[in-house]
Amino acid sequence: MKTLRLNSNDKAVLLGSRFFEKLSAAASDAILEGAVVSNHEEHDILFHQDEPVDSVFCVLSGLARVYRLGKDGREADIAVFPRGEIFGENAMFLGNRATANAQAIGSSMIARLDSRNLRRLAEQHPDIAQALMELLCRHGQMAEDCLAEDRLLTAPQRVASYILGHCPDGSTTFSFRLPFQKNVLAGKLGLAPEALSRAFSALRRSGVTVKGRMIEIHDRQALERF
Amino acid sequence: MKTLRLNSNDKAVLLGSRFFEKLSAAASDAILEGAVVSNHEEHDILFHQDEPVDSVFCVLSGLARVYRLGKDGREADIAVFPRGEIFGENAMFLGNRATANAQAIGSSMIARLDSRNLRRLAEQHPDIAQALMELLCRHGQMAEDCLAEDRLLTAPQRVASYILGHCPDGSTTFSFRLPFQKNVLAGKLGLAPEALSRAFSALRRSGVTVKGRMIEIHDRQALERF
DNA sequence: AACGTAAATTGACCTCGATCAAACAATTCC
DNA sequence: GGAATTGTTTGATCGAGGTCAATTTACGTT
Repeated sequence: MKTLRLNSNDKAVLLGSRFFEKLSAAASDAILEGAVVSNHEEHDILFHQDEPVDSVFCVLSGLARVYRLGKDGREADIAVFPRGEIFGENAMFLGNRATANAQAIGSSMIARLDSRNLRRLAEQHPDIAQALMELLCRHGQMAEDCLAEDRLLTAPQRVASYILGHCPDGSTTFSFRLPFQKNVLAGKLGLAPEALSRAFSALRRSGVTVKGRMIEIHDRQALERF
Repeated sequence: MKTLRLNSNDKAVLLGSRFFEKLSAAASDAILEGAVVSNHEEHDILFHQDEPVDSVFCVLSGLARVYRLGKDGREADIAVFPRGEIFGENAMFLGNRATANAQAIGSSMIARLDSRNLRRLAEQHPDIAQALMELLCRHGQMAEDCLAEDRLLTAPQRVASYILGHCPDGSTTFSFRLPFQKNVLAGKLGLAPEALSRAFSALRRSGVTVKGRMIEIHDRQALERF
């Protein structure tokens, strides 16, 4: 598969991401030194669990899914990353071995940053180390949030929580478009697609309208109470 | 509640922990500057979700449990930390607000390290930053492991996995003592105590003997297959 | 050792969500 | 535009695990 250097558009996506926002231009440039971009089709594997990985990844367009495989071949999503999100940084601290699989969802552009370079830079520049710590912390939090939701909430409650996460605080009524297919959302929430579908229809009774990928909320409080 | 300075024994536990193992004595001393110790009884709250926290914690003896509360008052364990483990470091990177609750399990001694001090030191000393990154990464991994197990394994399989995690690689037969009560293990595995009990009795058919807190494995492969 | 309390087990029941199958909707591709 | 493919919904069934209640076991205390 072909890899290219970053063009200016790719660079703009990276620099606009959460990870780079507090870093100086010089620091960012140093991190992006030697970065490459590749195009992927649906289901292309980015890395395999337990195999060596010497990059940190960033979604430039499309989506990436990080998941684990069970003995029986079933898959469990750990996280889904949209454009601008960095992932795969864990391997950097664990002997450059991936602890999960990652694949592209839909056709996606993925940047690879050299993890050895990044580590070296983190040693020299406290602000880069700081940015890395914040990244690790956010990702840890994401996993903890998922774990807590899985253990505390029913399927409709998890869906309600997901919707509320996209709804600005003030508004009672609100609508947005799902950033991916429903089967992806189902995986992210730890549900079978059928269960997600049923959860949506349970929420219909609480003022949630679903038409294709469009979600409308008519009564925020009702959702919060759910 | 009374807090004391570290005595030499406390210090030995801290320095023997994973976090400090690669750090120089000077670095460790700097981190422990101003650290205090407190004694806690069963169920003492160490910190509350969403409240300010300006320490990083370390278990000197006993156990600490980190958990989230559901709207209905139900609790979901995020992690259980034994002696020598550091926790509560997430708040350091999230505006000094706890993202979960923590309490002592049984009577425990807990050290508090000043997180502002630790942050400042991490800026100055790359090896301390490195140790922090590894800590964050391990904790993130723990949460991801839990999430994947919850989603991929049944109760007996999770228990089998827990047991195998305590069994050295070579041996077919093996025994060990649970480091805490079964209801704690149940919580850690995301199970009701009854479900843990039934899981143990299901494993009995695969060569696992349970007597009080003692666990005996007679056939490692059978467990792995489960 | 015996008591009292807390923990663990067992049984009965029930709910939630997985799975399978089929109908239906929405795409992509000629 | 229509066929073919893929995604989504719905229905029916089933099993895992939660909950409640009743015992039984283990443990700390005197």
